[in-house]
Amino acid sequence: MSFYITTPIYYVNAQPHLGHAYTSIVADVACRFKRLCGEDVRFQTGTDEHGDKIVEAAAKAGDSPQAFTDRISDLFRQAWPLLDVEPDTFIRTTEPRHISTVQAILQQVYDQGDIYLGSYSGLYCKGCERFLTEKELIDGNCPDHQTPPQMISEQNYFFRMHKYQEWLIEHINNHPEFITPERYRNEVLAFLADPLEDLCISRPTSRLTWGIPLPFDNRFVTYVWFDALINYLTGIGYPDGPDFARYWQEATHLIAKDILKPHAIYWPTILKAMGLTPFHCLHVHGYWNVNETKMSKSIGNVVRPGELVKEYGVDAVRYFLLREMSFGLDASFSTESLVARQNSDLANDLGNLFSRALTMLNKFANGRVPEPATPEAGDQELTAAAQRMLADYTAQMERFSFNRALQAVWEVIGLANRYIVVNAPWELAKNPDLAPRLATVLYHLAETLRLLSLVLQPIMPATAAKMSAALGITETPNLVSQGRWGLSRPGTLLTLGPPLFPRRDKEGEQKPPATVKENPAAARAKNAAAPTPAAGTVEQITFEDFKKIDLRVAEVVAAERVEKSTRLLKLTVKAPEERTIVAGIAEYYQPEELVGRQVVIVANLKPAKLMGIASQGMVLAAKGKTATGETLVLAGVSGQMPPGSRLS
RNA sequence: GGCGAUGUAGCUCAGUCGGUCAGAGCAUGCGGCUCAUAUCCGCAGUGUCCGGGGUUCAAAUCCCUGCAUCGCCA
Repeated sequence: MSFYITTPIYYVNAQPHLGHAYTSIVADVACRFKRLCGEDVRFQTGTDEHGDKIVEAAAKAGDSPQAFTDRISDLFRQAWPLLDVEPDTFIRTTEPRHISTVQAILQQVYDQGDIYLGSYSGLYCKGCERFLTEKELIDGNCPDHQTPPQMISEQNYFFRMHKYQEWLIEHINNHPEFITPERYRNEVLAFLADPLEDLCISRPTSRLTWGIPLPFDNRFVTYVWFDALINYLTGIGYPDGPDFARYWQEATHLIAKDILKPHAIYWPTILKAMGLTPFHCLHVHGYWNVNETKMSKSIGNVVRPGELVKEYGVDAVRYFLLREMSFGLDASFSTESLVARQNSDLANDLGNLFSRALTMLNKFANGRVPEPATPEAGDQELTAAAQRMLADYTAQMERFSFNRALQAVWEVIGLANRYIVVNAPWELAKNPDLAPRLATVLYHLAETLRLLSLVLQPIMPATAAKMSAALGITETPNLVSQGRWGLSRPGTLLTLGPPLFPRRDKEGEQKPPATVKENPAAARAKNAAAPTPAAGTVEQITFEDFKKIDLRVAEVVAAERVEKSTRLLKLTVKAPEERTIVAGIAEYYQPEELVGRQVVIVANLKPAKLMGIASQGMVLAAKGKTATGETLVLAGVSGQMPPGSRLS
């Protein structure tokens, strides 16, 4: 069997973050799992590099688009080894092999009449160089340029997506595995219940040049999806490379839910138009919320995978991400829960099981796998549980239910820890008559560890390698040939190593002071002596608490009144990225006097909607009574600072 | 506005066909062990299963309705 798994190609207008890392790790885990099962696997990732956003970002960075994309693409390429993610191919949409394939496909679909020249009319803002929707307008003006957009009509090429709608509905209905989890399949079917519009696939070169020229009309370049999606074909040598025939049938696409529509609707219809069989299946996962909030550049809570790995170790991060998210649903990331998982699941349960078992094999069996005698009921229970785990694990891994697969593994870890307590090898060791019994118990532990190292290999390759090395295993891991009870060879030499996972202090928890403990009475007396807070002040917080608040200097670039509100102003500030903040200061400040002014904002405040406007942070101001009455003054810093400077 | 999902212990969540379904892990408390990374094992709790109504001998589960959160669409 062959298996071909892809991540989306990541858009290079931003650096790799946790979301990218999760998708790539899942793909890597699936890939390693299939390899462990002996399958012929291909794993592809890459970068998507065309489009006006890239041109803009490059200009901002003072680079040419090519130099810029080279640089950012490299950041992605270099991010994966840190996570032990090992793709077979890394494709870029600016590569010649991709460009020529896209053009050949465009020509083919055009020749057969499924691409036509049509016109699109809409509200176009010259300043933004893009079409705006009615919803974006404010008082009929472009929100960024305060000028009315023009109704213009633009010619473009369209793909006859509508033609394949009925076929697609049928295909989804007939192939339950085509889109999973089911909720996303239902979402797609719901969307397809209404007629599809044809897909606009071009942009005139007057507006965009950083793209692949249409082979049949050089006044246009192709736009986004007809370029990006095709990477899944070009990476495996479409149309006539041997790998294409070998892998395409088994193509598994992995995406986050934000790009469901292009993958579940555009892509299969494009493939159908090309005369290819659709990919095999599409797995859709949810988002990681960070500290209960959506991860977003503007909030500044973007998690960098590299930093995470440096701090916690690659295997702990991989384990956490797979264990904590129910595939398909959103999940919460926090370093607190990562540390909790590392301590309880990895250090206490797995790591400690491994240490104690190996130490005992070392002490009581001369550091070799012992020869077991006839197993007793308790031994057989452990054996049966391990076998059940193998079956359960395999089934759940196949379904991308990684959290459940790991739960199945951890049940055996728990059982093995109980098995040790019940059988108390240290007691058996005291009585030479019980040597055969001791050998049997230790053999069962060695064998359980061997199977654990096998099933953990896809998720934590480094840890699994440490485990199997300690167990004296030299073969390449293979679930089919080695995933059975009883293959540990008596006499195999074992090597005791350092603990698999360190325990970590809880985040933000102060270590107890090294001083002599105060007696409780003294402590009470001391508390009583502490100055009581004056009326009107608030509870004291620790420095750790304070550090959670991201205070920054922000420069107001635009300000306007919020309609129907006497107190609210909508501010656009630079901090250093632009964000919108709604502030209740309209009674004290005119919008005009704010522009250009520097204020202090809370940059990591959970976003809130005020009068329908999403506010990403809050502006700080002092409010109080003066001789002239209630007044309010904005907080600032006492000199000009670069927008985004942190206050601490 | 339309459609859909979710709501269960302090936290994260499981709960299939209506009938040992009041559950797991974490956190907390108590006890035990000493092979082990202050680890492990045992015991102990705490619940308006979001609110309200209905169907049924029986509802966390099915139906209606309200609320909250989220998603998709417009």
